[in-house]
Amino acid sequence: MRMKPLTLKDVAQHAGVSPKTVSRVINGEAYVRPEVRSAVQKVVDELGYRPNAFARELSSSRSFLLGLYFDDPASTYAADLQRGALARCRALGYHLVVEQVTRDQPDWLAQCEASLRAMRLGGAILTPPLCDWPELLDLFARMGVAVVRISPGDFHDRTAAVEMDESGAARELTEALIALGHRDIGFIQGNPEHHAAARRQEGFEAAMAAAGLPVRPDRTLQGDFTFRSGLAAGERLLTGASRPSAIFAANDEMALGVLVSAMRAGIAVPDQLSIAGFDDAAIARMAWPPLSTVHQPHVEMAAAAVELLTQAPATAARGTLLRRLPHRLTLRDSTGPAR
Amino acid sequence: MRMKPLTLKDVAQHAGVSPKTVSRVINGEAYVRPEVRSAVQKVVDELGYRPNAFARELSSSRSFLLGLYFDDPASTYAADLQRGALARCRALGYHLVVEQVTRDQPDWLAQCEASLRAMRLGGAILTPPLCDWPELLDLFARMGVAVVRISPGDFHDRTAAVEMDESGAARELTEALIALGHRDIGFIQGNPEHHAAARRQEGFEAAMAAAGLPVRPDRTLQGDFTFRSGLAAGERLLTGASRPSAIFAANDEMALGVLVSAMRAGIAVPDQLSIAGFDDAAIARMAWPPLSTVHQPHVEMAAAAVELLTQAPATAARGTLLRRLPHRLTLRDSTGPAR
DNA sequence: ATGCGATCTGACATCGATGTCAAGCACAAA
DNA sequence: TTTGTGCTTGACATCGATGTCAGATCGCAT
Repeated sequence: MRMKPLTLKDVAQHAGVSPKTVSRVINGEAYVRPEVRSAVQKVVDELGYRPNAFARELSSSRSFLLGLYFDDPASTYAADLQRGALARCRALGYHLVVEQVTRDQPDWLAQCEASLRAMRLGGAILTPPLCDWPELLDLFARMGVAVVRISPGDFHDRTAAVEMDESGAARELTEALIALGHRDIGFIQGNPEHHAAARRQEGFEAAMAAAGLPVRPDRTLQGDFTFRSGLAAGERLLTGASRPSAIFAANDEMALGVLVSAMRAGIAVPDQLSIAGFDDAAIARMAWPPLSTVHQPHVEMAAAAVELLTQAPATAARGTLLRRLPHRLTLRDSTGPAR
Repeated sequence: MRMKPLTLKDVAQHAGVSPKTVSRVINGEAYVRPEVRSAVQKVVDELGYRPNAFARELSSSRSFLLGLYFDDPASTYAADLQRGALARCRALGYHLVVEQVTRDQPDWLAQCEASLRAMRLGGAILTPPLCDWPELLDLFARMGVAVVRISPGDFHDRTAAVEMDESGAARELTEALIALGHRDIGFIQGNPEHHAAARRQEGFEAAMAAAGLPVRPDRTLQGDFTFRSGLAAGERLLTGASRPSAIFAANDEMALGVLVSAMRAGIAVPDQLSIAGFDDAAIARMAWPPLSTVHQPHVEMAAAAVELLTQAPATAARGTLLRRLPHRLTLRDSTGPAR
């Protein structure tokens, strides 16, 4: 027994006013007599009426749907971002549509455009690395969809953004390692497609330079933010004639790879080798020893993005907003004094 | 410069036919002359026209939006399910709306209902544990929204479902441990809210019984699928006067907890202790040693769920469909011969 | 008493698609 | 020639809301 949907008209009849007046009450518009307003509101509450979002979108061309765009929804930070966005959406009465965009097909942009045209969004949250694809930014601009980007690299004037101090955080973490007595520190770079990778490396190198320590090219290896790449880099760093006393990987997954490679090589962590990551993903606490890292406020960042989209979409579209959220150094047991 | 949206009418004018005829072509309806059909199709392709999904939904009350309902979107299996659903939706031209439902507020059901009323879904995928909440199933039935459940426990006649052989898989894994010579095997139970937890325990106990091995109550500990609970259970199992030679945790996160507790206690894995999990989450490969587990086809299960919803929604609503997908025993290095 | 602006209210058109239905047409059977 | 049948097409109403606009009501200054 399906319920037949409740419409504005039904409410209007119960309240003895016109549908338009009910619409005014629903949307909190001016020019409704207080008595009428509260009477209508009462009927709305009693009947549990909820306006049909599709009809609303059609007639007013505003939308209650936000898009969350990912390159890879299985990445460790994706889950946290989604959680934050979801919670905020729920609270604000919005809904979250998740979209995955990859550039592995030649017509990826056309597909995106088709999807956007079929379903107008009230706003979109773009995560790395696709927040830095200029064609995608152009597309959203063309379609008139407000965008907030998470940790973007370039084009800061084009859209609103939420970020943290990647380079400062990497610097702090490096300083903490140096304070523990480490002078020979390896660094594993992140996926160069992610703008954050370069920022973190800058922070690392700044701290090293400030301490008068050399950044040795043979101690800097290219990774791509995956566990596998961390494992490979760890093996190379740890099997040479000499090895660093600490390794800073640009994210937690790679740090875990280093950790496993150390285990395999019989190198004790942190006694013989300190390992640090970045992100404070859930897995950082599930390792042994638990990973020292930088806590990145992913949940809060996504929540802030939703707020920017829902509360100041016009401003967001103009791209004048930048929100920077605080990080937190989180030292656990994978780092210790230099041997 | 925003693009003005392209409508049916525009296409109709270009093609020199009525909007209705274009609609027929778009929807592949009968009774259009082949020449007209291909001519219209050509205009559609040239202009890159995509029908507005909201208008479509409004007039035809069918919907291109599928809901993916989670209790906790940060759980390890959530990401895999979402990935599978997302890929399939993309291929079929549907969109995925993610919703989180928890029972921690008294009006959770009313909130769900409001949200469903505002946005009619073309179907919903319910994941554990909320796939077994009868009030929620009632709600979807009342709203006339087709549902496919992932690994449900009860009410198999109420909706379509996708599952795997939880108990058989647990049995196989246990048999593998027994074949390695283990006779004293600890078991860590999953969150009792998840139906799968009990199935896995059944499989474990069946294998033990078939091998004539006792299931000792002091070797069976309650967990809740979290890393922390696995850690606590591991500590209790490993610090007693005697300890099992193998531990089977009902999911990977708990198995990782056991692994860490073994590391802390200086117990070598797998030489002195074998550890097995369940799910084959991404983290199973990021541990050291990598975790023996059961590969659960989450991606395929979610894809199957989308197919059921989009291709046979009526059947799905009647609840006659059950799709069972194959699992795969995945033995890695955390298990070895009994000492 | 009259005029005027500010405050209310509802009739009606509109958003972009699909459902319904009747009309037009071709062709076969009567 | 007439009738019937099936194919093809478009006019029009409809889905459920909001935008527009004109009309009604009220208080207040003239």
